[in-house]
Amino acid sequence: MLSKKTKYAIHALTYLAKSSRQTPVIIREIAQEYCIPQKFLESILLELKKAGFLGSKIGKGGGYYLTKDPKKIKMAHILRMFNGPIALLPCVSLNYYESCAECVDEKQCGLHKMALEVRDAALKILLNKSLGDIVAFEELESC
Amino acid sequence: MLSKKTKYAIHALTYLAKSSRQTPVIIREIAQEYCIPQKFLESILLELKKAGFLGSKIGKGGGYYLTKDPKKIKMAHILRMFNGPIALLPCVSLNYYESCAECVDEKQCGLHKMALEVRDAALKILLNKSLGDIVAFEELESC
DNA sequence: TATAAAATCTATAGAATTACTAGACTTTTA
DNA sequence: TAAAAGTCTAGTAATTCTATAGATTTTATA
Repeated sequence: MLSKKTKYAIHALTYLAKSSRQTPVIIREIAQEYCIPQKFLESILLELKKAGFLGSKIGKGGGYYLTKDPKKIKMAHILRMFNGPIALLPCVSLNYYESCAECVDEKQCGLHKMALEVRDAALKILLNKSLGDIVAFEELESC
Repeated sequence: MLSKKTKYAIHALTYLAKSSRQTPVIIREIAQEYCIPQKFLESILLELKKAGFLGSKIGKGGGYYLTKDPKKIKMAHILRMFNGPIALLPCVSLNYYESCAECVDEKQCGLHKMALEVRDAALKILLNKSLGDIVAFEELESC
């Protein structure tokens, strides 16, 4: 299951992507919109900034804004950042690989094979789903 | 990611499915095979028994044994028992459904839609994968 | 140039979940 | 009747997740 942190991050990104304003959006506004503890959200937005998804402007009139085209922000990337591996097992994780201590040969492990299939199926969707897709769907449906 | 408990449960089931013995298998033997804390494994096997996957024989010469055909034990079932929901969000979980507090209409939620796609893809695999498949794969490969 | 508004930084506390342990009890077999 | 096995109740330890506190820095503007 996605952690609260992950959901908060996605909500914030969605909000920023939908904001058609030219001025940056302040943390408090996003926090209030989704009932996110403000201090918690601060650290999330900072992480997103350091990862290159957001830019910020300090001081009065400041706030956060997207620096990337929402279509270029893959959901797989966001999930990995905040939720850790997409895979069910470390031994099939592309980004967080670890071998299993008890496993002699991964190629012979039935559980490994199963986890591989699940990972491939999930990844196929998550790599092709962007923040832009999420937003576009919501704006389409609300008509 | 699968919890240790889940992996322990799967290992134990796999071991029992592979055991061609006519006598029950004792906890200690399984625990040693996979370096699982014995007391922890005891509670896991008890859960599996209460869920109808295992039978047990008490007293000297006792132990645990499978009561179902491995082909009839769906991995989706085991994962849900020990690892909780397969879905990424409670609002798309078939067995652990909960609505999101912040969500006005699930049908309009882009994240909901994404989670639904991932769940369907994962479930398609996990419902069609049985303990028997896991074991068969391992016995095939080891030739 | 003082003030207010905003992000940034460091540190820590609290809550929840996961993993594991201890020990007494019951049942069965030889 | 003794040893070997599962069963039951309770609790502890470790880890991860969530949240908070407070000081600092930067910037706009009155």
